Amino acid sequence: MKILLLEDDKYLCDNMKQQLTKEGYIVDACNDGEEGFLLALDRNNGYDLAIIDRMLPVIDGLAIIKAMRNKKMQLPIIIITGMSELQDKIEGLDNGADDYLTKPFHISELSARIRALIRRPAILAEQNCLSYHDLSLDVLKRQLVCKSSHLVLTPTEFHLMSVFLEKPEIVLTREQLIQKVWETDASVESKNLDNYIYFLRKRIRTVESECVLSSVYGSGFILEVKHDTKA
Amino acid sequence: MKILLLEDDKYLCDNMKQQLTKEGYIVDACNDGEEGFLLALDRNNGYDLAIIDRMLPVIDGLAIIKAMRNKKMQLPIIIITGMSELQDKIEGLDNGADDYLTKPFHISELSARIRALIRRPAILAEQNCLSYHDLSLDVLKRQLVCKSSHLVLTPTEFHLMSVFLEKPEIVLTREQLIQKVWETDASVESKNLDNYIYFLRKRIRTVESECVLSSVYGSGFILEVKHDTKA
DNA sequence: TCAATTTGTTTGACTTATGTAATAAATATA
DNA sequence: TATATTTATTACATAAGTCAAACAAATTGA
Repeated sequence: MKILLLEDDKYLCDNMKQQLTKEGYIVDACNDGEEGFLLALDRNNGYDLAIIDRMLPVIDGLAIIKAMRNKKMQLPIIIITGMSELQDKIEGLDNGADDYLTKPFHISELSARIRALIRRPAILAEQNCLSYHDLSLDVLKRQLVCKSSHLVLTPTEFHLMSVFLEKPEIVLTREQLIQKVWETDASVESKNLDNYIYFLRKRIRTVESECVLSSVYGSGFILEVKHDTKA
Repeated sequence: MKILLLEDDKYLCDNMKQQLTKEGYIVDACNDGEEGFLLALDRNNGYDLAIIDRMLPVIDGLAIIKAMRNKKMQLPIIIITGMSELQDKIEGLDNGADDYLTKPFHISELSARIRALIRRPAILAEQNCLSYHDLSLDVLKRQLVCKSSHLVLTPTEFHLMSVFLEKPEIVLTREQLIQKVWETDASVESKNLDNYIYFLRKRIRTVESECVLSSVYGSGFILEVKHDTKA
């Protein structure tokens, strides 16, 4: 995990860098706004998170954040600052920062907030997967994953599976499913859906998941955890 | 946007609900841990964010958060609490909360933090897209989008495009690209890569993007914004 | 400038995915 | 239990995607 640290107070900066390094992060620290600006905007640096002081020499911290968001850089950003004015917090958060810490703060609170922020994109973006119970769908590789099994789905299978994984434990009607997967215009026979339901069930069986695509007679289909159906 | 609010102080709870409703959110409020637990874990409610008091009657707020994360519910969660003990903050954040606010807090700070949290999954998960400059890739529909144009890619085109969009403005070697798209084992001819580069360029032209897949002679390819190449 | 190398484009054989139909099984209701 | 309706399974023709070959164009360095 690589962190960019922009803080003009050299003593505090060194202190933070030392602590974060001790926790296993790779830290690029910088005391100057202009240099920090260049570091922040160069994608080759590949930062996973940025900690930026609101007040920096030459270039304002907030301006750096705005520029990063403008270039659609999506990494989490924490602002730290001496100012605790409410308006500053709101301005910072509304301009693209994900968290706001007021000095003085305890380094272990900063650590916990870093972990919280890094965890989130790790689930949502980096792995880029939809998951429910023991099933997950790697959207970039189009793979259905369960434990150690993995299986490449065809495009239509994938799309249908993703619809179920976005709304697990909820009954989806034939209309909703056809709408989502085949779009409005396509005049797809409803029978074709049964076909793909059948294919997906085979896939789910193959990866030995505990999930099932149950049919709800007269209503539609639902993705749920297998449960005993003893009479 | 639908928010779940679990807060046992009825006065504060009503106050918050009123404010958030005024800001356009749909708010389900609840003063009881047991009822809140059921609300939080029912996916049918479709909450986009949860605000949970650390101390709730019957069931602890932290226990609810743990249960939600255990069921792989990925919505952002803010803990609010009267306790400002450092250890409590760290415990809350490390158990799945995304933010931590200590009472008393100003409602407009809560609002700003809500906006910051809702913005993030909106970029990363809900839309489920990779983007750079004017290009974006809808990973569920396998569509390349630019302004109002959109275009369905074939699986291999899609996979290759996603590799470029994950590392824009960075030169990727032929080896890296083949590795990523065709996996290690596949003995794909390097020429086939040129093939797909060619296809993607046509696609990018079709959606009239300002981006190009430039070749870097002897090195590889790079996704970047078109720039004049006047001599 | 020339030759060697790398990259761009077109084409066609081959493989895979899709949608429909036909038939079997299961479910709900009278 | 009988019957209509819904869902499951199998099979197959058509459509689409993939890969590699062959050749054209561009780039680099001698």
